[in-house]
Amino acid sequence: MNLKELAEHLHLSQTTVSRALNGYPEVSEKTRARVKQAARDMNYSPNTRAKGLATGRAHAIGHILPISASHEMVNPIFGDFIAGAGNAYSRAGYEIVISLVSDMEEEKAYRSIDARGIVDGIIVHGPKMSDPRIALLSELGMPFLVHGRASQVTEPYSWLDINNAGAFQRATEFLLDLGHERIALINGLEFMDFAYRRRIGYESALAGRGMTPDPALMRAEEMTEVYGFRTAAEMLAADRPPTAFLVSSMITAIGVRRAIHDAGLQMGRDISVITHDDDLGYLKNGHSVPIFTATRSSVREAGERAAEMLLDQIRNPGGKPLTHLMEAELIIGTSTGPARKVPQPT
Amino acid sequence: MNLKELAEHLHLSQTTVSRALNGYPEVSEKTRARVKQAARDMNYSPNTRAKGLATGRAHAIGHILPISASHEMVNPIFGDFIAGAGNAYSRAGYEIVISLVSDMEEEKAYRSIDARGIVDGIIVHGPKMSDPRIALLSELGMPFLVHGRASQVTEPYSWLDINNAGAFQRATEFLLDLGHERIALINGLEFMDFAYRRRIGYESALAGRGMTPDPALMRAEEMTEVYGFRTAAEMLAADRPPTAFLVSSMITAIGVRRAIHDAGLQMGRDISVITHDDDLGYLKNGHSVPIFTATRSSVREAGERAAEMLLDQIRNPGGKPLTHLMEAELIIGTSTGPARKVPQPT
DNA sequence: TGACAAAGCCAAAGCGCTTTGGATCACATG
DNA sequence: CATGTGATCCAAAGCGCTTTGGCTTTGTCA
Repeated sequence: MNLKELAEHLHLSQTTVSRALNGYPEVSEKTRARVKQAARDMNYSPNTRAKGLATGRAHAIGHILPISASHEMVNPIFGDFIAGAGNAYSRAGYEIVISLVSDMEEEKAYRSIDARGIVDGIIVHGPKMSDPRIALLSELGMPFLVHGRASQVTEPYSWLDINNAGAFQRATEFLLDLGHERIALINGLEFMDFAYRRRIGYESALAGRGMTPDPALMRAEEMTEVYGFRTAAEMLAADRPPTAFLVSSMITAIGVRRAIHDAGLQMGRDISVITHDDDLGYLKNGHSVPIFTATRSSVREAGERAAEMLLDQIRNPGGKPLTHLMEAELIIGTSTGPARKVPQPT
Repeated sequence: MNLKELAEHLHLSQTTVSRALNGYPEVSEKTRARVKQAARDMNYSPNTRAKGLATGRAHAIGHILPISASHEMVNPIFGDFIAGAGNAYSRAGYEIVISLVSDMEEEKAYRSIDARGIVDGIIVHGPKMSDPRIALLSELGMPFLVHGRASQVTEPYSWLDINNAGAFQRATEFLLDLGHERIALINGLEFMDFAYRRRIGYESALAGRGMTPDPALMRAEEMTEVYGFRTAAEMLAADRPPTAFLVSSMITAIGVRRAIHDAGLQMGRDISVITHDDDLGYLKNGHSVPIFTATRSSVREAGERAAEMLLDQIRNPGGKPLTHLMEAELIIGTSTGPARKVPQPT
């Protein structure tokens, strides 16, 4: 069933049927009603490709997932982000197109996506501190929005981020207030912008108390469970073990918890842990009482907001870049407590 | 840069340029080389919508994620599945289109996707035991492949599944061989086909030893961490606690482990745990030695295979439905051991 | 030399939609 | 009565590609 057939069936021209369905005023309300009813009855949906060709818009948004040859891991928060974004898109009648792009051929891939015209805009995931995609997309004139930021990029661009530095600074200060003096930072890879900012937050909290960070207590790797376990186990077995861990993801924190248990210690009493919590659907931080004290921010909500901002930009081209900073809340769980006295070498 | 411009620049017709680029034989190899070089130099990529309109193919595959109003959770394995599938698609030049569809309006959504012609085929995720989508897609004549199966659907259709019943039967037998007599099943929602099959496997292992399943030891819910914790905690506190847990997902198993620790017990010594392990990138089951004894099957590999099978079907329409059953391996970790003697009421 | 096939190229139609630039009609106005 | 004015509707062009059905040119062979 296509437009032509529908028009013939109604004894109307394609023009009129098209206008009736798309809400143009040059059509009497009577015919419009008749056309709409017929379209419903005959299960007519306009062919997206043809519509796109004619209008020049794809009615789709691209989400490009960077895949490294080294670690072919899809970010576990991606599912929740897309679920949030999907809400906004379906309200607006947009589809989601996903591309997995190896970081070796990023430029080629982005140029091709632009040339082929398969999407009207792009959400940039996983920005690095210095991310060339931002300049590239600006040059191409493709609307885009970055989930996160790129600290070293100075030109203006649209982004939605959480206050990573602020959240980790606050979390660190919270631990300091509890008397902790050796606080380990178990971070994500620090060429990733969010991880870099978290370290800055951690360091400036320490600096605020006149303390200098101890490199032995800082790690930055891919945020898996095993990484949390191994790192925490090592640190706990070291000469001057930390009394608290600040961790960049729930999954890694679960590994940290495992190491704490294996060492015969109790989390919250012997050792404190704070983690960042993306509020993932399948990995809630407890039900009534949170397991972990955490800096929490819903990535699902971020997805919905980001999508809306990008759609906004597509609707009013030529507007100023939009930016939005979400605050993370510090929620108190059972994984933190006062520092236990640890013998200090003099 | 479009075909017309490229053709003018080369002083050739659009026809010739198109044929040269698409490998048709009516073009001399000399011109073909010249055309290809120019296309590369000028960064030309054919407009996907126009190409699709002309050929009738979208060069895209749809992945439809069912979203319940009640639990708006995106399956955590989705990311890995799509990463695997993405490999196969990008080799074949296909895009991924994702739709989130509320289960209230499934039929409408699928019909519309078909009518609008945005994809050439569909992967059906999360099949229920009796899933109406299979009949619907067959009726529409849209190529599709189910990730999983639907036990109550009798017409033939294409699927790729793992041997859920076999895996859970084997895991149960392994526990029985270790002397466990009260084995709890912490399953996913059992209207989901995979969960139903896992229960069947569990029950038939018990039946094989002349045992009948105890309803007090069987749960079926959404597979979150908290669910595992709460359920295991309850069961351990009950009159006749289980000596082993058989769990449907790593994340839930992590909750079970937490409950075991909280009860002052040691996993593998006091209580055994076997989980299913989808081998997710961000949630590996240990590094050298697995944490959990597990039925393991890579969902990433499943994604790649599923995509290839669907592409096969699209290439040879009218073929027989393709099916593929992957076996899960039983890998031995540190979470299982001989049953401890538990006082049995007489 | 003429006939014929193969090789190489092209003009134009068509995919299904939107949109421009009228055409037609009824009605009111001076 | 001639003219203007909305209100409706339509024919046809155009979006960028593929593909059908030719048209030239060249080479081969009797």
